[in-house]
Amino acid sequence: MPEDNPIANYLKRHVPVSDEEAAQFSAAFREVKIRKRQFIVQPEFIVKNRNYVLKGAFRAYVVDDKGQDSTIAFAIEDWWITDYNSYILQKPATMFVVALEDSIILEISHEKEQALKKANHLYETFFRIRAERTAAFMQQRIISNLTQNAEERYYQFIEKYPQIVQRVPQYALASYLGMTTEFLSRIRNKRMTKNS
Amino acid sequence: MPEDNPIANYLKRHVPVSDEEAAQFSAAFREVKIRKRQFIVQPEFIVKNRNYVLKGAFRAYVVDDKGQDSTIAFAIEDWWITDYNSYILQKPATMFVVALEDSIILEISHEKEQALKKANHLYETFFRIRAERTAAFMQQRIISNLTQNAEERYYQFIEKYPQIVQRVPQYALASYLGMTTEFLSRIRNKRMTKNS
DNA sequence: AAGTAGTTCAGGAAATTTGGTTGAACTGGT
DNA sequence: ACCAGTTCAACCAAATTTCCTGAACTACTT
Repeated sequence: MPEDNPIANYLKRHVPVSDEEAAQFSAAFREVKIRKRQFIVQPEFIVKNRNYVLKGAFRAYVVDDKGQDSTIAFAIEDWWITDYNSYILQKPATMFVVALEDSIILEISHEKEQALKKANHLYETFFRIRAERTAAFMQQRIISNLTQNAEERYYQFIEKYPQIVQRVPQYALASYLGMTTEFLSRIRNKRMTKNS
Repeated sequence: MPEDNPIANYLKRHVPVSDEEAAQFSAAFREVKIRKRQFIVQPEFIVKNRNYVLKGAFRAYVVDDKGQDSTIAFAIEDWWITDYNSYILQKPATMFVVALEDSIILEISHEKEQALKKANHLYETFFRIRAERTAAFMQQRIISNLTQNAEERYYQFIEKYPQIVQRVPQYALASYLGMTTEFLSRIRNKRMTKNS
């Protein structure tokens, strides 16, 4: 029977755990409400948590020397988000992670995660699977950035993640896809600049 | 002669320091521009700085379990603001501090503050005075909350801080004074609910 | 030299959010 | 039954954000 414990369910979808193991796992998480525009990760601070999005939407981005920001990741319901570089290596973050809507996350601290992994090999397996998926996902993105042009990247994105397109502002999507908002606007409206 | 170094001046107004001491003190501060709606303190993050407002306006507030927010403090030019509980004890903040306008602050880090206090007894005295004033101020506020009704608190506030009333949104003032925005709106418009 | 893919800048329209007001019904204490 | 104050919902104006568009520009190909 599918319980209404999202984290336990998530775990069960990936590793063969008992109900008790799933319950123990989910007990390590804390539910936190995050208001729109609130940051859950900021540069300079060491990231304490890995976050599962229960409700809402987030954007992870970096800001370069001249104020230009690049979106690193989005996350909506049932996705995970944090600055993994900071979280995993426990060093200061370089990214911002901000709520795009009023949201609810389930967060697990780095210490608790370590404890879980030590306690039960299946949890270790789970996090390994997560990491592998994340890596695979990122590799796909790198490839797409190298091989596709702006318009192709956009159409691939709306096909793969239609739910996200509807929920994030266009400037965020543009900066995720590596183009200007103006150019994205033009792609959408199919009317490319031309000298009449 | 009054210099145009606001922090050095501030210090001199409170402890008998030489020009060199004042200069050394002010050198520990860093000027930072903050945009309207930007947070300088967020829950969970350990507060690194004590902030002197050079220009602009800030609001410190907490949000309780059921989304209700209470304003803890305001700060405008020549005031200080931070989450002192987090700053002093170096533990995670529970408050937000947000810019109500585009602003400029002078921030000093916790480490630099420690170094200053160690280096010169007068700096220690200065921070002691600051803390005492803050405590006295808070006590007044507690008393006023216990003994006055909403309307009295409002009129006392506009008398004591007319500059602030003009610059902060009404919902922020209401939540500072411990009443709903609707009720404050009614006090202002003198037209209390009445059954005709 | 001309086309392609994309950027920058600026103005403006459209959509959303914010801040404030008001009426009406309600609560808890006296 | 009254007082001080809250809650809820609707509403409005103003401010802000988001998006769109034109025009001029850059850098690479061909």
